[in-house]
Amino acid sequence: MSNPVVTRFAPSPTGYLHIGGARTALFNWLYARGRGGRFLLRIEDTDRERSTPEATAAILKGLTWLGLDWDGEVVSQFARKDRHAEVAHAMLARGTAYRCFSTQAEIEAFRAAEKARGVSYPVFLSPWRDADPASYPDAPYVIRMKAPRSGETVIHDQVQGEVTIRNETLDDMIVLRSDGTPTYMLAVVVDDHDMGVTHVIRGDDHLNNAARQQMVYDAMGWAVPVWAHIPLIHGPDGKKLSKRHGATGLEEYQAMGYPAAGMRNYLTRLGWAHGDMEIFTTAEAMAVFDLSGIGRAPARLDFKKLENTCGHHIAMMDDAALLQDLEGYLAAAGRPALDETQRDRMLRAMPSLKERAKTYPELIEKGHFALISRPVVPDEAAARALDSVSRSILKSLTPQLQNASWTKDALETILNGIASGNGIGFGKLAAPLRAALAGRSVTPSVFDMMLVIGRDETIARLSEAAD
RNA sequence: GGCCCGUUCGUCUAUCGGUUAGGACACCAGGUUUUCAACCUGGGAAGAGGGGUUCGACUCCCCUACGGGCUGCCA
Repeated sequence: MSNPVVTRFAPSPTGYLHIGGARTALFNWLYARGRGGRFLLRIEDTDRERSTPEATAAILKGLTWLGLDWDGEVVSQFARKDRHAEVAHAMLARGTAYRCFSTQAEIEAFRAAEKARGVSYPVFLSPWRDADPASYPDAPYVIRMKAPRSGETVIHDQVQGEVTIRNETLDDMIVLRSDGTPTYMLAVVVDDHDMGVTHVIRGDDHLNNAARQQMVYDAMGWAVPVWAHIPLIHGPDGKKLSKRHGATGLEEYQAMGYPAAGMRNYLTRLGWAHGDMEIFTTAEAMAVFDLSGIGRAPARLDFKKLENTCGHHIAMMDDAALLQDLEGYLAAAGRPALDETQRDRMLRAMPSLKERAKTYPELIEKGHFALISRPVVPDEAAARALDSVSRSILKSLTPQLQNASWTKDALETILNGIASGNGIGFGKLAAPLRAALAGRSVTPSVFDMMLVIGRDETIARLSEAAD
């Protein structure tokens, strides 16, 4: 009964998937999925000069990593060019468009002359708008929309409110080029209409375009979709996001070790809010995501908060799922894969590891003890902890560990006993233990490490360090 | 230049005419501790400026400043 929501993400394949584009896709996906609607994907590849199949592949890969799945086949805008031309001619037939024989040189000359005269916004009015077809020359022509010359076009935008554009400031835009290919303004409307898109959620760099596109809907007698123009994302300095801010491509974030779940959470909160809700699952986001919660000002990227958000998600994730996601990171970052022993130890170490890592590189670093194999090579700080006194204490430890029951409580009792027996605090004993077990001075709890690698490996590492 | 949009702690934001302007990240201090984190407690921190409207403005209107977008036979 109620018309189902259909949203779409329509990137142009001229490069990687931009972080801002990723958020636009996320908003569209959240909105549709949260309402049982459909989320479609269309590649706007009509610019043959700049579009590449590699970029398309990168975009699909990025969306897949972020966990944004789309319904149906990916639509190629270029493949639909005949339909676009068909609509342009339909507009001609309806009298809402006309053939224009003005050349680009003539138009440029007009604009230059107007500017020279002090007209700051030269609107080119084609002399062919109301020309008699009998006067048409045998020459290339474009098809222009016959836009209303007076009055206003009002965009009812779910984010920006009512935006009014005076029609006199808009020219008769070209819908079909002289080579018969469609312009973006035409293609986007035809495709959105044909695909049944009900809600157009996109960057506010398209806000002005919406007025002209609305004219195309009107010219064809089609229903105008719900508009929602969201602000762009800026770099930490408030300037437009660019390469000098570092990571702008989504795949870079994956390679930096941010979990997709954390990225989704962070990106959802960037420019959208629902009261004090900060950390949430995707299901929770879907349940409450709406257009009215989107802010109107551009948001800045904050890596600290991204990290913090990711840290919460790493801690929230199920151990097995976390390990799998971690391995995905390893592959994406071009780091060596885990072998059986490493995987087994990491899985067992996960409960204590995941509480303390914000990113996967951090998780790997904290899990260093679980990934190495003997002989353990101590780093500089760890080597200092292994002085002769410490080594002799470690040596005295092994017999007791041989018969201990391998639980945290039992180990704690034994180690505390050793420490007090040697007249030192537990901290003093922990340092050489860390060095022996992990080769590091900074590690997880010594008990957790011992439990993870097991009795035999523990004793072996301690013995090797003691010699 | 013109048109359009925006402006609450350093950052992301809540507030939808009446609040000690709330939360989160970050920062600072203290606590806990087995190192690092994590965690707990506390702290400093905001309505761009100026006019209106109103009994009362962060909230509504206007101007200015600043930021962004658009201004293509690009998307």
